[in-house]
Amino acid sequence: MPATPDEQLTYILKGLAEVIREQDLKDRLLLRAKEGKPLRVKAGFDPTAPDLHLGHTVLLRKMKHFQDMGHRVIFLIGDSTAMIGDPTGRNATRPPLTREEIEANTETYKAQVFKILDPDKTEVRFNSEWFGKMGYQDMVRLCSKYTVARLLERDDFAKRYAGGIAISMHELLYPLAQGYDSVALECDVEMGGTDQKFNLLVGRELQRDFGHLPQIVATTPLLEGLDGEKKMSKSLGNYIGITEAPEVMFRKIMQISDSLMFRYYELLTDTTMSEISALQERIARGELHPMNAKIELGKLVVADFHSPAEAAHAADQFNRVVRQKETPPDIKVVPLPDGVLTEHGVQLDKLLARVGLADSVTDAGRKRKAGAVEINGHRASELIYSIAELSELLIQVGKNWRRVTLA
RNA sequence: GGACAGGUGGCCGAGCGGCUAAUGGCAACAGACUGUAAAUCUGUCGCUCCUUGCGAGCUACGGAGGUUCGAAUCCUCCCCUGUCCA
Repeated sequence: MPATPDEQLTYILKGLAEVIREQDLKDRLLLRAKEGKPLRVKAGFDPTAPDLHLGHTVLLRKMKHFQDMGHRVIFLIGDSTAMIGDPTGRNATRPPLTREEIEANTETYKAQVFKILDPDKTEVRFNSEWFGKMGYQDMVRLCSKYTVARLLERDDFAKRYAGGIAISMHELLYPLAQGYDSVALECDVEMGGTDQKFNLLVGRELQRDFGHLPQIVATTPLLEGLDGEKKMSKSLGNYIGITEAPEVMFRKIMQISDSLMFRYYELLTDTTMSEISALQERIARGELHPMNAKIELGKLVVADFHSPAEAAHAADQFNRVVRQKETPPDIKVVPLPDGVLTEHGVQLDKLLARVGLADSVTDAGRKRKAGAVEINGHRASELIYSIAELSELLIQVGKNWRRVTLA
């Protein structure tokens, strides 16, 4: 439903952290509408980490909104820039990925992003298309278009430089390369998280330099991770992956704090701001238990990536397993490993380590002595566990379970 | 090329010849509490073995050698990082 440029602007601005510049976006919408062309909206992704989490979906959802307005989204896979990786302090050069790895990762990406994006309005591109052909002289020419001082304005670089922390040359290339992507793709808009602002702005400069119209920069807020403090990221482990099982997703949503819940409502669902404040009021008045609001959130999110039926099932299972402490239905069944049987029973520490309930035998001993081990419903703190007359051991350590069959 | 300062466990950061598997913080894991949570409190937090003990052995403080009864701590060379000077 191609709306008027003004209507489009309103729809697009909702939920964006910042647009540079709003007037430019308005002008560009008008210009392309006049030409009868869709806007080209790009966002880049690193091919080494094809596991998307909810943090990425804030951006993807927004890209989808551009598609809803009839525009074209470019999903750029930075296969060349992957050698650098967006500088965040580590300065290792990563080995280039092989063609096979890139293709495998691309497929994984597609399977994930098309849960949100419309494949018909999406172009999947690789920056090796242009960087692969670039020679030394081209690279030098590109470098001549930006100054060291300007690169050092980047907050991350500035801090490291001031703090005496290493910055390798190739890291400085990353913003330039990302900016050049926009030149090569002739982007009207580039999107990214607020942490990408610097890189996105470099694109504007380079485009101007190459005689193109500078892109509009649109940033989305960074989603806080499950801890509610740091941004959601895989390496911090505070994430919810979009391919995770319904039950896992649901459980993780239930883990977030009550205040974070509203942020998630805002950034991860289509619930409007007024609906969200209504929820907050009802909770404040005691009409709605926060837990129930969170259960609703969990269902909404799970339904987005799975189905409403699976979401309901996940909620139900959560209620039974976690709240009523029933035994989970899908416990991993493993046979008794070799070498853990003694004449009086099984050597628990080894067993726990072998079946993956502890990191090591030493770790298993610690957990056992700390009272974290439960077998067939009873705490087990002794080293040797007698298995006379038993056909299986139902073992729980924290939130992990194993069913060990005794042959 | 020269002068100086550094490189410690997942991360930050103490230690500067034995009492050090190495203080402390963060993260993580388990227990208690709860709404399932958050917050809080408690405990744990290199690996292996066994007779599970304030047990034994192994591995660990950038790398390789050396001094010493004994080194994360001293010496030599090398690698890496930063600062200043050229």
